[in-house]
Amino acid sequence: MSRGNTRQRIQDIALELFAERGYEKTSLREIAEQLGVTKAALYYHFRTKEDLVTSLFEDLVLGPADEVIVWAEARQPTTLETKLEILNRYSACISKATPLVRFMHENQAALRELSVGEQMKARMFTLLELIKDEDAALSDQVRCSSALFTMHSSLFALESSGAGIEEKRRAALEVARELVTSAHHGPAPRPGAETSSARHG
Amino acid sequence: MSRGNTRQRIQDIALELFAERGYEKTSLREIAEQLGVTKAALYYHFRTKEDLVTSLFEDLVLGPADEVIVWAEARQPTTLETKLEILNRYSACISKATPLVRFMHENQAALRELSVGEQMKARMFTLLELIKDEDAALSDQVRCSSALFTMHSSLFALESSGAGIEEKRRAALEVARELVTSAHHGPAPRPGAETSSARHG
Amino acid sequence: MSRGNTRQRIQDIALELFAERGYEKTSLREIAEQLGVTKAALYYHFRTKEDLVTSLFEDLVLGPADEVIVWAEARQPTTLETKLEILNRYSACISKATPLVRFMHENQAALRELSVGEQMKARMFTLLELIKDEDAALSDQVRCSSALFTMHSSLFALESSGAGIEEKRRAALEVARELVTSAHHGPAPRPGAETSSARHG
Amino acid sequence: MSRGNTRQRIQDIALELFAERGYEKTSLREIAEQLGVTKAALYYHFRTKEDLVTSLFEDLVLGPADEVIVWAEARQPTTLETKLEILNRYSACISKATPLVRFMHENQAALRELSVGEQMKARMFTLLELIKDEDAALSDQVRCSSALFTMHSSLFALESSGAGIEEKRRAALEVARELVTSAHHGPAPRPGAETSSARHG
DNA sequence: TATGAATGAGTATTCATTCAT
DNA sequence: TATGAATGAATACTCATTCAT
Repeated sequence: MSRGNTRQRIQDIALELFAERGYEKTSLREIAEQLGVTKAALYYHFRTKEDLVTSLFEDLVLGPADEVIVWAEARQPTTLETKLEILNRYSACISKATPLVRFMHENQAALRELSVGEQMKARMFTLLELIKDEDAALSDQVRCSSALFTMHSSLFALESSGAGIEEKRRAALEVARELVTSAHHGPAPRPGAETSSARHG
Repeated sequence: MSRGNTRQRIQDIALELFAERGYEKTSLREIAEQLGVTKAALYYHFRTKEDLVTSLFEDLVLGPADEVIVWAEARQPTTLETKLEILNRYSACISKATPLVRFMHENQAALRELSVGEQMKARMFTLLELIKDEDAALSDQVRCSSALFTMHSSLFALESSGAGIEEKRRAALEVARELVTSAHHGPAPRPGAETSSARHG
Repeated sequence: MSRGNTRQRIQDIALELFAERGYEKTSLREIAEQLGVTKAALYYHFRTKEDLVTSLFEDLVLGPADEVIVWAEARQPTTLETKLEILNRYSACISKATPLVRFMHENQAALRELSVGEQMKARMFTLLELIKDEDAALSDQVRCSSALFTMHSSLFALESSGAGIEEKRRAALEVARELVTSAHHGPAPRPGAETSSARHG
Repeated sequence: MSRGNTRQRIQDIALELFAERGYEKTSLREIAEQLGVTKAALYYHFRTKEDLVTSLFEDLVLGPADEVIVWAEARQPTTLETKLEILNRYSACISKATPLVRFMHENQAALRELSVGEQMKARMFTLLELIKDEDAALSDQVRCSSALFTMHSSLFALESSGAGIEEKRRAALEVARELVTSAHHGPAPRPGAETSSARHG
């Protein structure tokens, strides 16, 4: 029937099922059945289930994310401009892999046992470091962390809004940029946290 | 040894393990072993594994969250003040249940198959509706959604910051309040993110 | 049906099948089927397949062999009398576990990967050390090693002889004793190896 | 790379792995991998796994052993001289195939299911018949059987002795010859087994 | 309140083997 | 001479759950 593209087809179905039903709940039997092949065929293409999921990350986000990081690390110290451009680029790169981002977000517990999970976590950490100032106040760290989270979660949350994925991405990017902008130039004198929502005013 | 409080002890260990290793990866055998009882003992106290996890949500967040919702629904239409107070209250109520919040956040895929997952999702949705304006722009919806996410994730993220949990909670609350304030009815001039610096102008 | 003795029955059937068909070729499914229980029942009584086989060795030969060793080590330096008594005792102790001895003998390759295999090997080594003189000539080492081997293999070899197991055991013991006797008092001048059958004459 | 000799190389690696890890534990995948070819390549050269192992026996011991048997059967009735010469010749022929002998010895259970195993067993039986007198006492049968066993096992046992393989072979041959000599001409009056190691003196 | 013993359905993974190219 | 792709049957093991005691 098909030829040469089986590996790709496995990845496609796997990603779909992983995102839909979760990593642990998705068995290789299901994937194989949905593909119309035997379990053993999967094992011809991927050594283990972990290998399969790893391949998804490698092909879809690890590489792209690394490019962003490499680009960013080349222009340290990091200006606000750079930070915002990191957001732009990262947003672009994950927007091509929405199901995987959703999967990553919703299966953190499962990913923790997987080495690729560690790798992703490390990337996130690096991005966060690049985005936030070294001596940033805790609330500014939260802002930056939240910026990243927001870009992830907006890709699959807000289903009720009826918005398309590209719209959502742009909106999330906007909010993320605000958060990071707001967190920039660190320890500027700021009025009391609880009440003051108006900053830089 | 213990008497009468076994149910409680089961819940404690279960929560700890669920949060640490994930829902699917945590078997009833492990819980029982760590408790020094038989699996069958768990079944005396909880009808199923789902029952056990459900009980955790009911005891720790469903009730408290409902109180917030009830309180908020009683004072519609929702002013900014109310919105911010919702954040205050919700922040307070989840801060007592950090491991469960972490569990919820990191096991969304697993929870989706559980009825208690649906219930939690419904609460989140309701809170979101209360926080955001009905006809809010997409970016404002993102802000509000992000506000909620932020309060959740900050409780267990940012490990590297060395901050205590109460500090983090406060910082997250601050950011959440800003986001919601910013999303509220709009025409406040805000310093520029990329394009839309001037909004609702 | 049965109660309390399931563990024992598992061991019985397992030993029978292990001895008959070999360790690797005997699956837990077979054992369970022959017992009329589910595989899972086996796992209630033994944590792994290795555990099951280990229990057989522990119950049937490790203990008894250790007794022989302890007894022997208590009366060093080892006289010929002691050596011969070691053979007597060891012969007695393995004669109660013929199928296991056969299993051990015929599945050495499989046992090598099992920790209980190492343990048995260690015992054999110790017995050998006790039986042979420290500075024994190579041929005397062969004699002693052969004595042990003989006692093992005679329990299940020589099927064609039609002899009963107790007869075989006695015959093997006799030969083993000769071999060890012949190997005793070390570097006695001996005429040319190839032809010399008359030693100690 | 290599050409024409692939079959040989497969046999070499296979023998090595079979001897090292056992028949069942050695998969064709491993063999192929270690050779740098595909599993399918093995199947070009050997119809089945059993075929592969059979070829090893045929090339290395079945033929040589048959020569010994043919030679011996030609000079019946069997004198002691002939018997000892059988040992000499058999010792010589197996000394060229130590890994295979070890493999045979340590994988008897696995070989029992293989037709080549039956064949080898038949040879051993024939050799035994040639070596022992027809109406030999049981203990003499044990002696002869033990003689054979000894020649096999000494090739790979006694690692701790530090002796070379040729030395070991010679020592084993010596012991085997003694055993067979001792077993020869059967019902000679013999003093009480317990003490007498010196027979035919 | 608990346990001991068991089940049925499932999991990931491995293996020898086949066959078109 | 080989390979790439696949299969069918098996394996050890785990899990949530049940129930008589």
